[in-house]
Amino acid sequence: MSLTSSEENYIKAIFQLQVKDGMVSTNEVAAVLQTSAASVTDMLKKLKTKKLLVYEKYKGFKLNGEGRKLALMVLRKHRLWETFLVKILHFNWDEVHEVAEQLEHIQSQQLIDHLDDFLGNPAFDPHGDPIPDATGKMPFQSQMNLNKFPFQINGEVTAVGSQSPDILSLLEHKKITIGARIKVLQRFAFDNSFEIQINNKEQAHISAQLAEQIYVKKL
Amino acid sequence: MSLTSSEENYIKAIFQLQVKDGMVSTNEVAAVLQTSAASVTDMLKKLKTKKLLVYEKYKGFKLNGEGRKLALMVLRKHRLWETFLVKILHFNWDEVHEVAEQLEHIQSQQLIDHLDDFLGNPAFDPHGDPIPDATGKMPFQSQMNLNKFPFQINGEVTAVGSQSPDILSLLEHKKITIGARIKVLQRFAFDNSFEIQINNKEQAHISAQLAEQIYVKKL
DNA sequence: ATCTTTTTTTAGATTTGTCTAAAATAAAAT
DNA sequence: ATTTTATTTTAGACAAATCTAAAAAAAGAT
Ligand SMILES: [Mn+2]
Ligand SMILES: [Mn+2]
Ligand SMILES: [Mn+2]
Ligand SMILES: [Mn+2]
Repeated sequence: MSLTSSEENYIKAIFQLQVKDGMVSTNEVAAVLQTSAASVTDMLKKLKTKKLLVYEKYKGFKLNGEGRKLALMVLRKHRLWETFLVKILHFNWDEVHEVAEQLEHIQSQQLIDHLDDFLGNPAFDPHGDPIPDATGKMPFQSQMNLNKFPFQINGEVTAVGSQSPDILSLLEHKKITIGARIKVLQRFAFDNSFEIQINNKEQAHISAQLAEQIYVKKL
Repeated sequence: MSLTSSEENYIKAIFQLQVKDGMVSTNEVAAVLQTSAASVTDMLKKLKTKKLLVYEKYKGFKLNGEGRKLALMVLRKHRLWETFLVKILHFNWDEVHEVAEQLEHIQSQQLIDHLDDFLGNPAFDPHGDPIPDATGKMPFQSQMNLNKFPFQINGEVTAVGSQSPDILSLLEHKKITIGARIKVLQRFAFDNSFEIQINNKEQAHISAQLAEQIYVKKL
């Protein structure tokens, strides 16, 4: 079963939406891929024909086992390439997403196997997201959203929910990186913003919107 | 000026044909790209509109300055990726062509610059072909075809004319590699075949057809 | 010089992926 | 329960890249 670049982009988007929401809607996918709802419907028919998802019109849809397996392979490629770009070619973590979006579509099992070995079979990408292994298994990470992280407990930043340059440059400005130490000092009910301490030094004020994108684990 | 993958494949093929033959014909390009003559004509119109080549119908064609510059950049990407695959990911030299054929189309100036630096700005790819630098300049190599190489002179294999797996596996069988020492012992007028010595040890008999694909420089 | 063959171009069709506008359905509001 | 709004699907069009078959032009042969 080989997929076009376009098909790969769709199943990856659907996979990431269904992890959060269960069932996925046409408009959600259109928003993520920045395309029209009509184009999404076209692709849904095609992917249904290829037996990669469960779909009845007007009822929503989700990937089946085969679809999930293929989506995990695209995610694997994407995250391995991101790791390569940052670790080996010294890109900044906010510069890699667009290029990985292209590289993930290169068709060569040998390439991705060798790349994985060369990188030392990394478990997480530069944004802290888990990299599926060759069988599609994801390493477990006991991370939780910063919004739900308890007060006055030492945590470590493990992942960032979005890779938009806007968010990443804000995080860089606040010196919040993957691996940074973090402690929630105070929460403001008015706007659900937080005061946090970073690396036992700087303090920063985090909007609810931003906190939603930051994942943390207890130390 | 950005090109589609297809356009890049065409200008690269045309460039390599015009280096040998001067003017290029529709059928030559069709043969190299394994497509129909009609498809080549379609693309010629498109590339003419984009002002990348000189073309009048039925009269043949060749790239202009801008076309050559872009072709060199595709060649640069292709050969840098091949170098990466062999040197870093430990592919064999006869396994890289197809993957590089895909990787050469990744659009990112930063990527190719960083890759070049990471590889140490290599001058030649695993097949001995020169890699254009960032300005499009090719390193000079005083190589000549094995057919024209003088007798009893020590030479070194510098390049192979084709990357077809058929040729490369034959070369591997005869232990002819890039960098191998070579000496022409005898030539047979009947079929223009050669007896040669490799690395001052093994002898091998080389058909005219094969010799045409082997490039050598004097030591 | 005319005929034949080869090469090249045109004409028209197909596939993939996309779009806009309109129609159908579902969800929300009154 | 209607009406209104939002979502989703369909219909029809378009651009890119390809193909086959036919026509046109050039090259080669007699
Ligand atoms: Mn992509
Ligand atoms: Mn990532
Ligand atoms: Mn290519
Ligand atoms: Mn090469």
